[in-house]
Amino acid sequence: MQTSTTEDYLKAIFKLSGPLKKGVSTNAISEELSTKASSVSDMVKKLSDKKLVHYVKYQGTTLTKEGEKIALKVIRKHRLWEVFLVEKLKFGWDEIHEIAEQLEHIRSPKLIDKLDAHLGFPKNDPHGDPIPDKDGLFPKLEEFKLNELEIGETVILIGVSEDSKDFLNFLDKIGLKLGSRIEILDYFNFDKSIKVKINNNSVLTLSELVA
Amino acid sequence: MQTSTTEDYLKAIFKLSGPLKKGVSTNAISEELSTKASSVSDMVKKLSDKKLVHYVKYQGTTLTKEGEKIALKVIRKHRLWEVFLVEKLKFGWDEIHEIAEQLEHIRSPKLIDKLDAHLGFPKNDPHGDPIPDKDGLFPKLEEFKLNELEIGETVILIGVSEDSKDFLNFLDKIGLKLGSRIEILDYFNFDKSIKVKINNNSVLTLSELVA
DNA sequence: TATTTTATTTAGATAAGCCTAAATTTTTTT
DNA sequence: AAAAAAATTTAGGCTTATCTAAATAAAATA
Repeated sequence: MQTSTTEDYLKAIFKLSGPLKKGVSTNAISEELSTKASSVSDMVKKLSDKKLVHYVKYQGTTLTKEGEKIALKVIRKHRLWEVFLVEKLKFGWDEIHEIAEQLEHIRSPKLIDKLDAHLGFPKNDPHGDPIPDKDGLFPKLEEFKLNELEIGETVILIGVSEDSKDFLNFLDKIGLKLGSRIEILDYFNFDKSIKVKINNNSVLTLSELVA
Repeated sequence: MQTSTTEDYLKAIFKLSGPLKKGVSTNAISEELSTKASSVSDMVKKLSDKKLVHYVKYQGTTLTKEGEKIALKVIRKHRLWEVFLVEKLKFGWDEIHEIAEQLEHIRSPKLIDKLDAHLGFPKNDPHGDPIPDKDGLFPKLEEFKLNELEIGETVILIGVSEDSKDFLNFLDKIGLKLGSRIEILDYFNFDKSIKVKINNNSVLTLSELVA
């Protein structure tokens, strides 16, 4: 069980990693959390011991799968509470962050599921940011399934709607990574497969990929 | 600004003090909070430095006005959140305590007032316990105003529905303290004053006193 | 490339709260 | 009142998360 400080660090690192999951600098974290860089150095070392981040001295920090899982849970809680504050308690959208910052650390899986239900399973928070679901997945912009794009369009992969190991391994094998450029070359209607150019290779894929 | 541990201590001391505000033993606190007596000794010393409790070595601990104020705020928050959990999130009344134990430490006066309004200003929590109002006053059993008691009855004063300095000073002057026995001797209908015997003196008072 | 600047890490402290073990005080029992 | 038991406090440590100051590494600049 993590402390709320641990949660704050993981959330900050998640946020700073961006969609391409780049390594995050010590300074960036210290600024995000309003602490000193030396405190961050200490802390990421501890998080690393707990296998919540990958950390190599002088190079950045990234979340492990486990670390990201926790970060997403915290973000889910934060955003659900924000919805609650605005929808139910009639707060202005500008005064909820600080309170949600506290509420996000309340520990009770049952609570958050019931809150989710009470709010009608919202997909976005009052700022419009997507709310990760129970499994840490963001509700994906369905309009952006690859097979709904036009021939000739190019997109950058910033996430996928599946994260089964098999699927991720598959993506890896064909050279598709977060941040890869995908250009739609052609559709084959008979089996709904798509011909795409990845950075500078060519392959066949199917649905369920998202931009 | 107090830590949540401080709030836990103050709440425990409030609870253990009982209606007559008796001094609380170190052991009692350690049991209530599942800590060791030595930790409590340490802590009450610190609380005493912060003027939140009166503490004399080897004698008990009592809350100062300020300490009690904080304790009542925490209790108010705890109970309002309990109402929320049961009424809005449909929790069973037996599973809410642990969660409310966390929620009670959320800091935001505006939040708790809005929650109160959202819940329709409940007077009692799901266990039936009274919810202190914004000013730390318990909703008093109005039936127990002194002028509604029978002649000859005797009650023990465990709280008052007013806590203005003037009023409290007045009570003090006539020798009325928490825990005092009050015997109703007579009513004077013409000005609605009441003749009462306090412990063993006699005076005239008016309404707004509670048992 | 050498030097300066910036980023990061290490070392040594601090404050909160907690613990165990030992000392002390209070209370109870004989 | 003296001895035994119970309650409480003190002493010395530990952990978490923080800080400042100093050291070191990396990046930027001349």
